[in-house]
Amino acid sequence: MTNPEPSSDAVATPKGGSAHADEDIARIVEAIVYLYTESRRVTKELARAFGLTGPQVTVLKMLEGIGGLSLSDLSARMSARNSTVTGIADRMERDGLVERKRDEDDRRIVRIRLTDEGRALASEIPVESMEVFGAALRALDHEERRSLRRILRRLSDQVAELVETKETELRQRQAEQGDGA
Amino acid sequence: MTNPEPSSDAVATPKGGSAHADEDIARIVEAIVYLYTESRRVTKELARAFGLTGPQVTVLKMLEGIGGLSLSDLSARMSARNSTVTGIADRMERDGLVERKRDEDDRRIVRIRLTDEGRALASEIPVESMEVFGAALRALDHEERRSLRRILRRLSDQVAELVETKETELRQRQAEQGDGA
DNA sequence: ACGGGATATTTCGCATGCGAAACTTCTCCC
DNA sequence: GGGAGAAGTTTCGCATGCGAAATATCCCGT
Repeated sequence: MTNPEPSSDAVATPKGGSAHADEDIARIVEAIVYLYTESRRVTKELARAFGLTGPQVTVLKMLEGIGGLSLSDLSARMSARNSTVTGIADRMERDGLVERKRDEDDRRIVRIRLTDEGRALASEIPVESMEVFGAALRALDHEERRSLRRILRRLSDQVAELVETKETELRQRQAEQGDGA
Repeated sequence: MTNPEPSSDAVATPKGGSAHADEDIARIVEAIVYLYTESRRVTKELARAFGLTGPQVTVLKMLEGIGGLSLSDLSARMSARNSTVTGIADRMERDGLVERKRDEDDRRIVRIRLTDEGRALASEIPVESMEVFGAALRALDHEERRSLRRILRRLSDQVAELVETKETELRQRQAEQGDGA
């Protein structure tokens, strides 16, 4: 995999980025993709023993921990979009695991909570989402975990900021469009 | 994640299962999911400006860097399954970006490489996959990146080992089935 | 040479996952 | 209080993403 010269016309070395740093970055990105993908796959496979999919386990465990959640809150906690979670909730409702209920105060909101059957199943399931990854993390010593958590926290903040900026720009461009035209 | 067990306090469990560690682990998993998901989303959006999807950019950039790859090699490098990449290659072939060619020596293998059009498009595209995440990583200092890379490397090895073990068990169980039954 | 197992790819059905548009309900401002 | 716009959810069409089964090819022992 040691590629000395990756296509020079790409974003090879932007600013102060030494080839050194780029190499580190490439490996880190690779590792993140690998860890996420592989963990997801294993979770999915474990879930299958209970007749569930990966995301369904995530929802079950999330609703077990907290009482009920609006569809939007659930989406946000899962890092997924509403339109995605609607489908997951549909299938879980079909299977009798969760139920939808309109909020009385604000009838736009849909509250989702476990049925008795869903709660029973949730208590049987030993795995959390991303179980393998969690197991690997337990093998790290205290200091490394601390360090990792701190660095990832900074990265998350950074990414959130970049996304925020991008969305703001987008919104402004849309406002200009709707205004000037 | 909110352990149902009543306050077992921060009693240091021998196996490293203190509430302290669990909290760290939960946050780390959260962060990984967030970073992966959000980066993927941004890449997809950037790709759209070129009439491409996220994975298509990944394939384009991968084939640009290396000459041609078998479908299996491509899958492995993308952390995806063959059946997934078959579909991606289908659509890229339909759009004239890549072409398939049977290997002459081993006719089971399908070599995939860029067409002229694909190569031209690849050279126009400034983004790598997971671009935002890469940008965030550049904001870290050298030491942190080094540390992160080292820890993720260990985690990847750990996960790979767990997966390997699991697959071996599965294979043995299958062998017993086919044999002893 | 030939037959069974191994390897590479594709096909099929299903579950995400997403953005854009449609709907419903709420809110705020005149 | 009424209408414009915001907020929450769903619908729709499309692209992953996967496992299991089907196909095609190779390889190895006899």
